Order: sequence, then structure tokens, then C-alpha cells
Amino acid sequence: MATVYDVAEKAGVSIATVSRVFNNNTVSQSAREKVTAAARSLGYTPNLAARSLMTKRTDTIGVVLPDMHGEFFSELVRGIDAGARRLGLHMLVSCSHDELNEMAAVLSAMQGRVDGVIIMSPLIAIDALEPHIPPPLPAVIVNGSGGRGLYPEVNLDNRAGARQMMAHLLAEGHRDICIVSGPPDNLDAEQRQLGCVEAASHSDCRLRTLAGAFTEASGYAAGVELLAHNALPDAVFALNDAMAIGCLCALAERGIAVPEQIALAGFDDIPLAQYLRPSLTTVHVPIADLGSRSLQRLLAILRPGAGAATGVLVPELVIRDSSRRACAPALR
Amino acid sequence: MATVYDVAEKAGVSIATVSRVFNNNTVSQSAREKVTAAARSLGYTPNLAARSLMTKRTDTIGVVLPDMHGEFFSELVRGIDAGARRLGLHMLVSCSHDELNEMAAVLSAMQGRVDGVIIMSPLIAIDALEPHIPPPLPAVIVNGSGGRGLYPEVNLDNRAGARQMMAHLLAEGHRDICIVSGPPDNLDAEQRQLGCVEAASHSDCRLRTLAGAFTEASGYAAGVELLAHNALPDAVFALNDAMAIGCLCALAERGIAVPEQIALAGFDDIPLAQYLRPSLTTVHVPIADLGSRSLQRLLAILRPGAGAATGVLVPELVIRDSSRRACAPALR
DNA sequence: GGCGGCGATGTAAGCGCTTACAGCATGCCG
DNA sequence: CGGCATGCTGTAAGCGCTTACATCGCCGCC
Repeated sequence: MATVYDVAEKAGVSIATVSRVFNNNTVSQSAREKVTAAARSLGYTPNLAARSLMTKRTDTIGVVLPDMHGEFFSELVRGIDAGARRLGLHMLVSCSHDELNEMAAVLSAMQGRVDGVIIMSPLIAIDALEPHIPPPLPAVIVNGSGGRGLYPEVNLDNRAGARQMMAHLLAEGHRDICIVSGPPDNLDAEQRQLGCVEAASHSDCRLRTLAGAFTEASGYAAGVELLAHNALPDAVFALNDAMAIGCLCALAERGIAVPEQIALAGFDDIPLAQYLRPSLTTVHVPIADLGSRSLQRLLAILRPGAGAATGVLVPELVIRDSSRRACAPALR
Repeated sequence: MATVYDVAEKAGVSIATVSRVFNNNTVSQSAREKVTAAARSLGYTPNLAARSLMTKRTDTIGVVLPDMHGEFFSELVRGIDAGARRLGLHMLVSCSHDELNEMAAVLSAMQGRVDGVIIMSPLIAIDALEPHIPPPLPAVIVNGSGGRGLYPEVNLDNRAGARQMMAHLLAEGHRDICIVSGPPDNLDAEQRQLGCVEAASHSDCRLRTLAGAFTEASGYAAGVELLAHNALPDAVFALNDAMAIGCLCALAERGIAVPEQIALAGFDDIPLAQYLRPSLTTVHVPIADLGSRSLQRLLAILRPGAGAATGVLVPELVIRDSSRRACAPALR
């Protein structure tokens, strides 16, 4: 690999000038041209390790994620990557961390490789995690409430989303609503559930809960369990779309018509939600926004001056067929 | 930040000894203990830029991906990440590259940051891409056929998968089959289509093609178009599951029963394929394997000695309800 | 008892880069 | 015409680390 010395020699200038050319510093036009030509002909690329040894920057941000499947993961990463690339930053990703130790290990391994991290940790409470974030490492927490305010957070207002859905179901006249919950200890799931309870407490609604785990299989199981009892609820609110799909499958197998006999709703608005039969009423979560927003937040720390955006995203109710009052089935 | 000098001083040894402790070289037990203690008390972490300046390694591998949504992306990354973490490697990810220039830019930016790259490029032909891979950068190509053999490839045998599905549909007695194709120039799509044509040519089957784009919406559109003609085919084979779902939606809206009036099949076996009504016959693609396999391949270059696994993964036919011969609907 | 061998340690030389500082024209002002 | 600000360039130091090489005991053996 060619170095600044090779380029300098070939261009007939000093290494300082070469460096200046590659850092957009003040260099005469003629020198700049000589250097660029020499660099190209030698196939020179600055050695980034050496550079970051001097500059103390890596131009890389770390992304530490839990064990996520499907859309959520991809969208979030896309959201971050899009922003990062625009800013000339790279993205060091590490996923599938559901345990504090793993998380801590990854965070300490990232130290020195990244200028800052975006951490998503729906299972591990932030206050437990905070001591494991190496102090000099700027960090932003995504969707994990409960920090002591040491790190900026970007949160999705799961509670508000759940409240909206409940309000909709109540408005449709449902008074016996069954929730299919998320995995225990999952913060998103907890917040969604809380929203439901809040909304229900302001009404004369009966609320039951069935255990779920954010997977299609657990939704299916919940559907089966539902059918085992003789009294069917008016509506089922699965706390994510995957479970709603599993549940829908169970109901359809037993010949229960949705929404005629029972209304169904999900949460997340995954792309195919609108292509289910019936199309699924759900809460739209702007996942990519969550990613780009957290990047902005991180950037506000790394490059002071840039203003930070707000840290709360409010999801939006999307009403489709699966929750509509029994009537002529609409076409999509 | 503390350096080797600080630790050396505090431990009363030389910097070489400190370095040796952190690189598992021969050091006396007593020295090792003194150094570890000093390091911990100072919160010392080796500076990775300096280290890789010396060692010429970054312990990081690059992952360059196209614009992918949904499962595929997450699963692939999970497959790679799982293997990488086990080996103490990091993962620099860059996604959403559908254009040669972007791809080239990212590859050159990765040079020096990674020890090797895994490239997936279903839209850009490999022989066009190869000149843009910086020569010193070890690379593995995932699922992009057509290279000149300069780089090892890990491929999914899309063609074999499509042939299997066609064989199944033919065995079920379908002789008028409609394919919903993938995006133009997408290599996976092309291979799948080729497999279909091959299989059909050995039979007395009539094959039609409708344009698709691997999205639910395009599948829906294809379904609508299908219904516009009066002669419905016996079976629809959507070249991925997302389109099959869209198509199913269009058929259901018009009251066409699947599989009674028309059989339907997809490709990919996304997790929820089995939770559709009817459950979707599809071709199972071991995506995470694709990721871990390509990592293995890359490793075989980086750490010679480790044997490389084979580079072709054969997908597996998964027969569910959507293609079954008209009969009593099975329960899942 | 001297000597080769061996294992642990220290010394010092860089890895390739950025950047403070100094040097050197050049041009302008007094 | 001297002096000084200005703009470009070169010199050299040093970022924090690894590692070749030299050093130094120390042991066992001839």
C-alpha cells in the first residue's frame, strides 16, 4: 500500500502537503493537482487507522440491538444507515443482545472503534445498562425507557398508540376486549399494555389479557386458547402485528369471521398488514424515523452545534377492515 | 484515556510487558497480575487505531447490501453477526445500494476499515462490480452469480428451488401456470424464472408470466391483472412470498378460493407464510445460513488454514395448503 | 565453575498519519 | 526601501501501539 511518503515523492512535495490535500486544507492549486495525480497513479488511500490515531475520530457509529426479527430490525438499520451515509459515517452493527453481559461486552469492544453508539434495549432496563456504557462513549438510547437521564433517549410513544387503538375499539362499540400481550419484561410490550389499561379504566370496558411473545406462533396459540373458552370477546388487540396474524389464522381455522364475529387489531403496521384478509387495523410505527431520529440525537453530541430533534415519536392509528363494524365488506 | 505508558508506570514494568499481557504473550504470572490490576484501576483500554496501525488488522468485516426489506435483511445480518461475534470480529454494515457508483464508493470507503467484505448485489452484475473492489480487499460474493471467479461466491440455488416448486405444481395436475416475476435485472428473480422455464419445458405445461417487483403491492397488482382476463390459470407461482401475499389478497377480494379454484405458491418461506389462510406453499430459503456460510468463506481467506464450506445452498420445498389439490381443507 | 540455553523483560524503532511551528516568498504600506 | 502581514510549504514531533533485538538472570551440564 502506498503511503503519504510515496505520494509526496512522486508529486515532488512534502508529506504535509499531501496530507493537506486530503484534508481540504489550504494548498495551492498546482500542488493540489500534482498530489491528486500522483495519488491516483499510485492507488493511494489514506490509512484510516493512522488517521484516527491522530484525530481521535473514527467516523463510525455503533449500533447495538437486541434479538429482533423481521421488519423492525431492517427498517431501523435502514433509517440509521441512510442518515449516516449522508454524513460520511459508517455503521458498526451488533445484534441479538438480550442479556446484560453480552451487551456490556459488545459496548466495551466498541470503545475505540466508534465515535458514539445507538443502543436499543427493550429487555434490559436502562438503569441497569448505564453503568456498562464506557464513560467516554457518547450514547443514545432508543426505545428503552427508565434511564436516569444520563443519555438522551428517543422513544416511541407506545402508550399513546395503544390508547388510540383502545379508543377506536371502544368507539366501535366493543366492551369486552382481549389483549394478547408481549414478552414479559419487554418495555415496548409493557408500555402498550399500560396504554390499554389506562384507556379501559376510563370506560365501562372489560379487559382480559392473554400471554404472547411477539411471534406469530404465540399469537396463534393465544387464538386457540381464546376459542377454548365459550365466551368470545368482542375484539382482540394483539400488541404486535405478528401475533395478530397468528391469531387471525387460529380464528379462521375455526371458522370465526373477522370482523363480523370478532374484531382484531395489531400494532406496528408491517407492510403486509394491508394485504391480509381482512386487512389489519393496526398502529403505524415509523421505524425508520426512529433510527434516523436517534442518529440525529447522537450527532448533536458528536458535532455540537447541530440542533437535536425531539425524542418522542407518536405512532398513528391505521383503521382497516379487521376492526370495522360488521357491514358490507369494503374492498381493501 | 490511559495508555500503555500509564499502565506500565503504575505496574512498575515496561510498556512491552503491558502490551504482552494484552496480547497473550509470554509474561510471568506476577507481572501479568500487576499489569491487569494497574490496567483495571486506570480503566485502560487498548487504543484500537494504534493497534491496527501496527498489526494491519481491524478485526472487522464489511457487509455491503442492496436495498432490502423485511426478513431477508435481518436474517442475513443475524447469520453473519452470530458467526462474527463468536470469532471476535465486528461487522461494518452498509445497506441500500442498488447502484454501481454507490457500491463502489462504499467499497472504497471501507478499505482500511475492514479486513474483508461480504457483498450482496442482486442487481449489479458481479463482473461489472469486480473492478470496483479494491484489489487488496478480500471479498466474498453472496447470491450474485456471474463473476469471473476472482472472488469466492456463496449462492442460493434459486433455479433448483423453482424447479422443485414447478415439479410439485405439475404433480398436482396443474397445466396452466402463471408466474409472477421479480424485478427486472434481479439475479435471484432471473434464476427462479429460469428454473420455472426449465421445468415447464420438460412438460406439456402452459407457462405465462406477469410482471412483479418482489413487493406485496406488485403481487396485488398482478392478482388484479390476472382476474381481468377471463381464463384463470390453474396455479400462480409468485417468485417470492411478499408477492404471493399480495396476490392472495387480490384473489380473496374477488372471491376466488385458494386452492380450490386456483393454487398459489411463493418463494422464501418467510415466518408468517404458515400463518396465512390458506397457509402458503413456498420454497424455504435458509437465509441466516447464507450469511454464516459467506462469513466462513471470507474467513477461509483471512485466516488461511480454516477450511471453506461449500458455496451452494439448496432451498427446500415446503408444501402447505395453498397448493393442495381441492379436498377437505386440512387444519394447518 | 564456566557456559550454553532459555524464558522473562526492557529498549527502541517504527506503523502512517496530522499539525504546530518555522521558513520563505510575495506584496503592500509607510 | 525596510518592515510586516499573508499565503503556502517543509520539518519534525508525536499519536499509542507491537515487536525485533538486546539484555539479563538463572538453571543445569559438561
